[in-house]
Amino acid sequence: MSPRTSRQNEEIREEKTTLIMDTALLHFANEGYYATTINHIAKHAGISKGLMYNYFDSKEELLKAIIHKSVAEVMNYFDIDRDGYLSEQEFEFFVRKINVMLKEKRTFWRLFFQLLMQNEVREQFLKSFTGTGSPEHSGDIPGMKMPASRIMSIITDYFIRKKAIMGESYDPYLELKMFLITLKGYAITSIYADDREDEDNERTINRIIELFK
Amino acid sequence: MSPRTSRQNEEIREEKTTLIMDTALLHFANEGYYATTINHIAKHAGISKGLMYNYFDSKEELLKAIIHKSVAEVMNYFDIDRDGYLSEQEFEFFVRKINVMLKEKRTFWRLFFQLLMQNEVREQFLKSFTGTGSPEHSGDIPGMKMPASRIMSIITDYFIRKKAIMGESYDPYLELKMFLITLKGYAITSIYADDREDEDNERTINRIIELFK
Amino acid sequence: MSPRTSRQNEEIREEKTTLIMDTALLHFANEGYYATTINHIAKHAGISKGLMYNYFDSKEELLKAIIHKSVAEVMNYFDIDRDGYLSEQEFEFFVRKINVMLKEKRTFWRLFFQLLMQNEVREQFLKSFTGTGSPEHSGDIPGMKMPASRIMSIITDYFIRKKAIMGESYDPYLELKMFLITLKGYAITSIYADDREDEDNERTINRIIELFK
Amino acid sequence: MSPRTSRQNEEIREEKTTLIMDTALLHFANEGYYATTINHIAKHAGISKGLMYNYFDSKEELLKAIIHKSVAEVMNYFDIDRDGYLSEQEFEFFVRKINVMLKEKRTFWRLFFQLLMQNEVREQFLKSFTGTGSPEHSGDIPGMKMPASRIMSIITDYFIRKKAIMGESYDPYLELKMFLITLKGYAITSIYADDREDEDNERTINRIIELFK
DNA sequence: GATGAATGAGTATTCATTCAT
DNA sequence: CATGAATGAATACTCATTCAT
Repeated sequence: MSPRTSRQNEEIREEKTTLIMDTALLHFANEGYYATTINHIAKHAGISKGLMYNYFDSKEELLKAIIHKSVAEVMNYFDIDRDGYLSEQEFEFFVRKINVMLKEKRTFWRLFFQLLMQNEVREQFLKSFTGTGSPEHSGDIPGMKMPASRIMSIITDYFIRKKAIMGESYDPYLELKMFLITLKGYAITSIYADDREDEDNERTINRIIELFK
Repeated sequence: MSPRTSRQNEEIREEKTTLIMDTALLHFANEGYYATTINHIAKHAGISKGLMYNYFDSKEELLKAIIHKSVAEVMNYFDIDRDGYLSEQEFEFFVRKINVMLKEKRTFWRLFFQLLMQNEVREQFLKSFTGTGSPEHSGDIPGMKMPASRIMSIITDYFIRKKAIMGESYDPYLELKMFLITLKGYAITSIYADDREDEDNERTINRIIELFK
Repeated sequence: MSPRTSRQNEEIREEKTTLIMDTALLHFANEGYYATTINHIAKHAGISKGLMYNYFDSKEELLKAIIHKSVAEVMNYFDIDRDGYLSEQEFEFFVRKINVMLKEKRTFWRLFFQLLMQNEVREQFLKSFTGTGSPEHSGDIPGMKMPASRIMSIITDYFIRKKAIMGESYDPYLELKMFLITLKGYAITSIYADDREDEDNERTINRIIELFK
Repeated sequence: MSPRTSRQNEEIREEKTTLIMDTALLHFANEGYYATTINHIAKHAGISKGLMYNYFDSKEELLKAIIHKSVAEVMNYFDIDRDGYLSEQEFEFFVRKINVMLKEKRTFWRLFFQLLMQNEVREQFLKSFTGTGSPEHSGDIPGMKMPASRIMSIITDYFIRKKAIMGESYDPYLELKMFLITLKGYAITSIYADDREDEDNERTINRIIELFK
């Protein structure tokens, strides 16, 4: 009889927001952002079109919210130790983490690469990921443990330190680039692969670690 | 003012077809297939909307034609010797060819990866590339010197042969996979990179050859 | 915590009804009826959307209620003596009353003229004001001291009587029309003017009285 | 067989533009801007919705175009002699011109007053009329013989000059204000009046001239 | 072959209104 | 009495496609 408590409403909002974002992410990722209509999302989420607009101002805002949230989640996979020093063991751990993250956030990564392939969104997107944008739209995402730029810096240090061990002929920046290229290649391969190739991926990851550790 | 001969008409058709496809490719690649309107293409090509429909049945057919043609062109980069045997020297040559091809067909590759990131087009696309589709839409593209599947088979042979040299511990299929991953990673890195990074790319290519030759 | 008495409920209803109507009037008048959303009103009134529908059946009913109430209030400014005879002094008083009323009910008058400018509402509106409509939507507004038609009739008489003084050349109906035109013009000028022009308005009113008394 | 000449296309565009603007003006004026849907306009103009968007970027742009054009047309009624001096005879002529203009552009004036009654559009509108806006959106409308501000200035001069004749007690600014008020009142009265009241209007205009000449 | 005016199905978005709590 | 989540009909707008010239 009495109206819902604001606590209850908060829960409903939370739940619906998640539902809408998850449904949208799934379809954006698989059918493409443009090819996915609001109608489609609403139908699959089991809600009305109007409700979506109660939670998100526009289709684009919905996309941004999804990216924002996913980026934050993805970043939280990397909780490398705070001293900024990456040991060999931690490096291996880091690469394995990426593999786990690619599998678990596979849908998001499909969307990510899809958007990355369109100039329009490309730049703005990279900013929000690496945190080099304007203060307003900074990459400082609430709840994100570590910005991408910080991670990059730690990895770079790792390769530079390796030079001491590997000798003069070792080019840390080239190796870093090779490492990143390999990771990208692995990423777009694995996020579109069948699940049964899992075992295969395991061996690939081992080889990557072997090559760059 | 005699009417055009059919010869002249043929030339006009050829010329206009190319103009439209080139313009469309440019904008599809940079702004995205969905974001590019027929109007936009026509305006930039300096022709009327109607004319486009004289040459292509629909926007999708235009896309298909572009892909078809580009795939054929890309394939013609690889004129590996006909005996199907790939020597070490030829392997190196092959990798360098890929680099050249990525640079020269950069626009197409942007479009290629863009489409690849959308499930909708993904499968159909891969078929036309590898030639495992239906007879109608087969990968047999007129004028294509060598289908992708043939190339893949030759490369696979190359890695298998290497096992004899490298010993038991060498896993040719894993190495093949690593090679493909690295190429993909290199591809999406280089097609979006600034032109001035060219020198950098050269060294990366050298390192790739070093790793997999 | 005993339940509210019906007396208390009545007070709440009264209070909320007024709050909603006042808020709505303000925004209808300033931003326009169509441009003002129920959400907007509710937010500014500090209540929920649902509550509005507890008191008014629809947005249109809310508008009607506002008009009804405002018309009644406006009419009560005119408590010209009951004998229906308007002396010169009373005429002057009447015009000054109008000026006061325009200032005090400025918001309503903005809404009034806004609606008047749209045919859709025009006719129905005029009826409710002058009381020439159907019995249901008659101009008989409860609590209204004097219908507009009665006022008009008294004013008309005033001008007709002036003919005796002014001579044959005096056309009472023309003068009446001029008087009404001037009032209208003054009204739409003053309700949109800055407050600081008050003094200016005073002199204008004096001149109007001078012209038509 | 051959495509339309650009001359022919120009004619078609001109014709359709006019058709759309006229139809829209009619419905905007009578049913109100918000209450008039694009669908409604298209249906009454006998064209498709899409075509409207070929000529106007949006509903609002259509409105602006209508206002722009109408303001220019209205201003061209006033071609007071170029020396900026208004004789008594010219003053009379000017007032009669206004009457003609109100009758002939009645539909526009209904729209004009409708928009004027909404704060939102009010200010921007006044600017475009009086030419006191920013340089970009100035009131300088191509083809307009005389800006409103110029007319106002000439009228003001007229009243100031009258002081010499009428003596010290004559307040030119008050009289100017009274004149403007009367015109406004006459305008909103006549543009909503039945056509048969024409004769009546004639006498009203005569009286206005008599009062202010 | 070439043009661009015209169409209409489809899409994002708004907002009054309902209703479970 | 009071709330605000939820609905869906209506609306502005887009864009591939057609077709008369």
